Amino acid sequence: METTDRIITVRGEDELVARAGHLFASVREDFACAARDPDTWSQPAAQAAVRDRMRAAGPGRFEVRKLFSPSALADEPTRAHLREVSAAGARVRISAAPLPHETIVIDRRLVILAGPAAPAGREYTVTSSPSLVAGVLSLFEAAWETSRDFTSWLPGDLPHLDGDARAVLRALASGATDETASRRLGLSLRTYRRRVADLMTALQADSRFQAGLRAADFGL
Amino acid sequence: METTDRIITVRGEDELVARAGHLFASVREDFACAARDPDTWSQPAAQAAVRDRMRAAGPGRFEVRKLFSPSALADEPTRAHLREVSAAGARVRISAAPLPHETIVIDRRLVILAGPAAPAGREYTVTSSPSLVAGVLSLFEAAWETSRDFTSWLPGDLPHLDGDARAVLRALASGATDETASRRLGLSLRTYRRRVADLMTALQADSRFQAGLRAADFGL
DNA sequence: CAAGGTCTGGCAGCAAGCTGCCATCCGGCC
DNA sequence: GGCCGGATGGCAGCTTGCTGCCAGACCTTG
Repeated sequence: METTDRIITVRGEDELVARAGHLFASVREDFACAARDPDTWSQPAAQAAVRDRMRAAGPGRFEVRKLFSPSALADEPTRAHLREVSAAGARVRISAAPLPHETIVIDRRLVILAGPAAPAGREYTVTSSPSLVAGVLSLFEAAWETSRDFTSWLPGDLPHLDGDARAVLRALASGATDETASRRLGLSLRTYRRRVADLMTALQADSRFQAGLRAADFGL
Repeated sequence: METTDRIITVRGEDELVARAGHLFASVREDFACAARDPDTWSQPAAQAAVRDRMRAAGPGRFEVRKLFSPSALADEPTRAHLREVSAAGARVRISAAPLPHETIVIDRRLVILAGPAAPAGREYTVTSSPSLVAGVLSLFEAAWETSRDFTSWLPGDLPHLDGDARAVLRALASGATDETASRRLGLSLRTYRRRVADLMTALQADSRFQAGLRAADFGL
């Protein structure tokens, strides 16, 4: 047996809305979206449609998931937007890897893919081919599961760590005792421990174990 | 502008080989593959084709990436297969999330998606639509980047952690002191510390900080 | 029942970590 | 010069973590 499915490619948001706008309004229970940052998908009409649906269905019955690149945390307005979306009931996560191409999966049965921005307008591809949708969704789930909630990225402890703190971090990571580490760094035991205490304060950790966890979270 | 691309759906491996077998032989520089485990993709002919191409192109010029679910590490024969593939020059990573649907991307221009096994034979979808390929590849990259090399899963520290050890881990992660934690878990101080010591041995950590790092590496 | 094993908890002692206090040193600044 | 704030290091004392040793509880095996 062999069958052929059709996939539709349109150029520009206007055309997408004209051609597939009704699909957004048809969302029933699941809306999954992966993109570099919220700005790449302005589409106010579609956003409103999804939001309405979310309110109408009530919590738990309608699931909205949004996956972004770390660049979505770059500026405050975008962060505020994420908080807003999150407060509205959507789950927002950040993937460590870039997501150059926008992907939307609706109700596990429809996929919309967006290419990079182009002068003639962005290219959008829409398909409902079951195996394509299943394959894309499978990869989306994999990327989703290995990403973390955007709130866990926000505290922003990492930038405050200077080279000195990094050295202490490395010493701690090596598993050396304070005495060994302090000698290696050319510090007195007292000062080294002061540094460790400072580091733990910065990491908001109550124990060294917890500090290790946090440090790993922030990428060692 | 609106265009329609064709995607081809076939049922069963035989039909896939007949219809798209030549595509495997056409691999030039990049072969990316995501699957639950190596067994789901037997296809000896295709594997051989890729292997030949890998040898012919030489190292660095031809990239093979394979992404599997943790279930690929479940039994020793499969692990041995991973080591073999890895030794042949392919990069093998394990994603924390399940990958129920097989995905293959060839030379960043061709996508093959496989559905779940079915009595009538598995369904395969082949497409070369640029935006579809780009979208799938984008998600693949995201899943790939957030996954780790399979060798880092092999030491097998994770499986040895029973529910008891998990509880200790959580207590440590909470930042509580040993006394608080032991009371919370209904253990004596002595036993709790024994558990912590066992955990650190299992994690091959010399300090609690290091144990925290390792624990985070293995996914808390 | 006895003998052996494993798991547990208490005790003790040591090692490691944590911190307050103070003396010191090294800038900048009036 | 004198003064000051900040960083450093030594000291002391406390808390916490770590482990060896032994005793008891429990289970399995003979």
